[in-house]
Amino acid sequence: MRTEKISEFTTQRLSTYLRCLESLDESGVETTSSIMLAKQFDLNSAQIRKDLACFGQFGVRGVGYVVRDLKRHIVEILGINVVHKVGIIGGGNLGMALAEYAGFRKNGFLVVAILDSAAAKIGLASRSGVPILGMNALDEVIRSKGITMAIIAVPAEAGQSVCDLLVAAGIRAILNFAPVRLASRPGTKIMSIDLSVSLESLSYFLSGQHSNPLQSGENFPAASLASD
Amino acid sequence: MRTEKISEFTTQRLSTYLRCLESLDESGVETTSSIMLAKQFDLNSAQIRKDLACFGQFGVRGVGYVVRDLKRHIVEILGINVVHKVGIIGGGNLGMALAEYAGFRKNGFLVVAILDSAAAKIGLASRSGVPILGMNALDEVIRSKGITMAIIAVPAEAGQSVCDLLVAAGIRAILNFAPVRLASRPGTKIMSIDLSVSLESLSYFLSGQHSNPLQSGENFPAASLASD
DNA sequence: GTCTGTGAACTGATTCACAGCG
DNA sequence: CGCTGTGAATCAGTTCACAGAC
Repeated sequence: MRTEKISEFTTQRLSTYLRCLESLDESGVETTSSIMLAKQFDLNSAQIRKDLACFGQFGVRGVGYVVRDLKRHIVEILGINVVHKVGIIGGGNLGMALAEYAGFRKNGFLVVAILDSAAAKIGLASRSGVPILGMNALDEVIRSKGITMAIIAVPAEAGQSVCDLLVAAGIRAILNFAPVRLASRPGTKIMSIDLSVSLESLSYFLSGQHSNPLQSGENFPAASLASD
Repeated sequence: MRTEKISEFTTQRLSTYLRCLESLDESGVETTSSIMLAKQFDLNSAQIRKDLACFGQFGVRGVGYVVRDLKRHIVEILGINVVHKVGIIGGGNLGMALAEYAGFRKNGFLVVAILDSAAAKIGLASRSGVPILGMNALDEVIRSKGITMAIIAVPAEAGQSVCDLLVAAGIRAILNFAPVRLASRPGTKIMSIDLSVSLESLSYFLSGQHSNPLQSGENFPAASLASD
């Protein structure tokens, strides 16, 4: 087991392995192997063994991994054995859609509040009943609701100031959809997903200027990065 | 100018440089430098020069880059000097929110249709008037509307089959929000954004198991990856 | 035999450092 | 001078290949 720094590539892959293990478990499969998992994601099997080796020795030589055990280990590594309370900042189209995103609930993330600065929205709620609260109550809401993670879904101009408020309120994990590069304090982790950047990058590959005219397959992880 | 294969890291950075150049241009700034841009994103200035050098020599030694010229060059490199027609597959919360996302329109991406398999939704439209059409009309809609890029916003189970349909209909650039690993034909580019993977990865850094207890700053690009 | 765990080799991305031009 | 463009050096992430456990 290595205590070295773990890369974001590794944590993202762990999350995808977990999803696969869950589906195997549901199908009643009891053991699997790095080779079998690798085939699913077309990844090298050594990659998977290395990723897991960062956290311990979970396998049995000559056999592979016990699905249920490995699943439990990854859940613990990722810290999703506890429910995380999530606050969404910005009650626009994107923020409201994310509040309703079913995938979160399934995976132990619970959206408990939407915060918005528009007086007209305050007091309303999302379809499933997540309340829209005022930005001025930010500190109080984070404390009283036990929010530990935030999703920023505000326009670019507001991104940095919202981020600063969140950090000041003690939030240490932020998923940012605002199309700005956010600067943050040490001790806070920010991941950014920039929809325009993604589309523009796709556009490049469409424009066919790149030497290799044929692109395909799918590589790996998902979503951005932020650390230090 | 190198014709070598360009990495997705580079294309995503180009997109962020572009955004910065646009704001510089609006502020009336006429020239900039790799050092100045690097400061904005805390990146190494050589990184920026290397990224640009892949496509030509756009700078002036001793001076830097002419904002307006560089902007124009990057727009052309990314192929966003033409408007891309985008189809969104899946008229759920996320699909509808993306159809309204203002950031796309600003950057030359035009959402022209939402496709859904639920009969009840067909014939409706998004708030801004993007029509919801039936999945069975997929081929026809893609052809008649001139759609070249698709965004998949369907549940995991439907992801792969939707992807196959899109590829068969001639779509070569896909932004995938379905939480599955999509396999695709050569010649098609898929980028995946997996919200649960992002949150779970954040959760890991929150759980504080990693050796370096203090994380901060923000690294770089945005969103996932898929190629070959 | 099979499959894990892991050092060694490799590949690719980032950073350094400097020659060369305005 | 200052800043670009770029080879050379470094660093990080991936793959290879094999010893060791079952």
